[in-house]
Amino acid sequence: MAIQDLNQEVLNLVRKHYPQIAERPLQEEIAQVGKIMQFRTGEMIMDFGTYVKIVPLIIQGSIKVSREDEDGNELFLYYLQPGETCSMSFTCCMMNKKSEIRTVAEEDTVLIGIPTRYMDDWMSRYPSWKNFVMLSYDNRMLELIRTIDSIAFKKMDERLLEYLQKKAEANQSRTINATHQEIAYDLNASREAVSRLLKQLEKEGEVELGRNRIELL
Amino acid sequence: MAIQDLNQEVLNLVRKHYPQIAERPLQEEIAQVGKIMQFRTGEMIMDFGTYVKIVPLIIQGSIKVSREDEDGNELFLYYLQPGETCSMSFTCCMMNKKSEIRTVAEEDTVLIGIPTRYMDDWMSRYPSWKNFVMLSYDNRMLELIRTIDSIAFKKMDERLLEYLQKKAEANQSRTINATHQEIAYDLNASREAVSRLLKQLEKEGEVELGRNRIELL
DNA sequence: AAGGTGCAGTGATGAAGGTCACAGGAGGGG
DNA sequence: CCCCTCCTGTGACCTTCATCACTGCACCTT
Repeated sequence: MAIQDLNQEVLNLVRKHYPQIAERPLQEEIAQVGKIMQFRTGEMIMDFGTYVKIVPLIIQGSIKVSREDEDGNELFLYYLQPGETCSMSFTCCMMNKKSEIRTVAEEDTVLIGIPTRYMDDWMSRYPSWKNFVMLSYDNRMLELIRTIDSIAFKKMDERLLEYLQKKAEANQSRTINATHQEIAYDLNASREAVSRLLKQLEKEGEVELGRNRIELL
Repeated sequence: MAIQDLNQEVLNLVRKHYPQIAERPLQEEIAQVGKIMQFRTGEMIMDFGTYVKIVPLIIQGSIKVSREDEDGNELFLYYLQPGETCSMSFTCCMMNKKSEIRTVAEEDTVLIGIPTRYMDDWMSRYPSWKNFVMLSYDNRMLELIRTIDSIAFKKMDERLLEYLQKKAEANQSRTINATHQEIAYDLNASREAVSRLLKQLEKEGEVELGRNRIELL
């Protein structure tokens, strides 16, 4: 492939945000086939049942991953951050399966989209890509197990606090902009329960409440 | 490596139970380094916090995978069946991490244990091994998501029925031998709740109850 | 300024399931 | 056969959280 097909911007982004992707030829291949994509806060990137055509390398922002049951009940799973990728994409695309999850931009997000057809080949040819993929799978599994721990073993107040902390981290800000109803959806709880628990947390000095706003202390 | 190092029994087992592991040289490498291991019903194969030294290819029986929190509350996650492997093992060993899960033989179980040091190399050299590993990760992720669905969205009666069905499938028998207390542990529920729900299921004609025994109808 | 809309707070009530207490039956060992 | 232990069944009560109903406030629109 001619050198002018290589996107210098993508190359720089990969080098900066993905130091573990070490092989130069791999970096260059990514720069040749990767496309920079941008999503605004709240924009849906992928929904349940859609086919995945790209694997995302997240550069900036963060992505909320969630799950929904047949009755429309929703449950937040985890955030993807810069330097991470979506493990679900790998096999989704490698086996042409529909997505099991929904991903929505939590903030304005920039990512490099890599067409899925390269995945397989790179896994065999580039050890650092293989490691990256495996590590990513492992992190996601761990995250899912943590989620299971939360739901199975913890009560709503603890889950709520954890949720707020993760959300604050994903947004890199102690201030969370969300309504109680939105939080309730993510935790698969009722709005009233969330309101009451938040008031409780406020009394305990953990948070400060405002309209559409929660300050972590 | 000399041909006499090749364990013919292992070779045959791999060919029979893992047709997707297609490359002959890979089959032979497995036969050279894999060890047949046996576990009795109830025997613990791996506990939380232990280091994993082998990747198991399950040949016969089934393995129960579960999770425990710091207070000793337990939660059943899923069963591993012949033809499957433990995804947790891959990265656990590749990154020398402690196990996050506990595995116990649900029935008398036979598996081929492969020392973890070969994993990485085989991933690059054998496409069918790479596919096997990826597929295995994907299946486990799906299973974890199903578990999350169950805990988050379903009530105890539904979870109990699902659990009984999975357990019957793992044991290849409509009759389940377990006390209500054991089931309660697996579902992170109270023994009394399980007893009452089982009675309910009996009234509805779903099961027949005996001492240490539940018959699925 | 007036009214509308969406968000937050709160009480009442009920269902699911945990906890405690105890009874009764099955089965095994001496 | 008797006793002991383990398993199961059941009633009473409590906590957590969902649901319903309603209030009041903040902010926006006109």
